[in-house]
Amino acid sequence: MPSPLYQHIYVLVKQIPPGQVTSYGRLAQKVGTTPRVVGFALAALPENSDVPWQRVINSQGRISSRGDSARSALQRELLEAEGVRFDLSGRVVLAD
DNA sequence: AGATTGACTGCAT
DNA sequence: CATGCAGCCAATC
Repeated sequence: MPSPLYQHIYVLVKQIPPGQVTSYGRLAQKVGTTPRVVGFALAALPENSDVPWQRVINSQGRISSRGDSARSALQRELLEAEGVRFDLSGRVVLAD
């Protein structure tokens, strides 16, 4: 059982509606922590979790996976499948 | 208990 | 656009 903070982060991520994305910084502000902690929390997530981690990207609208190309590729596919648009630079179009 | 690291961010160079 | 640095909080060793 992860700490309440992690649970908090996961809950908020689950709240993100399909086709919408948010940034680590925004989540961090919501749960009252820093972007690094959010990233760490998502990194600790199992693949078969019920948390849509793919909807969380960095402030640049860029997919981050710390070098894990498999993760980033999967993330992009999942997002495109949800209707998330990417510009020519491969950046996600943040609606808000 | 101290040092290191990490899916970040913002500003400076 | 690429690098570097500081600030930030929690997990791990």
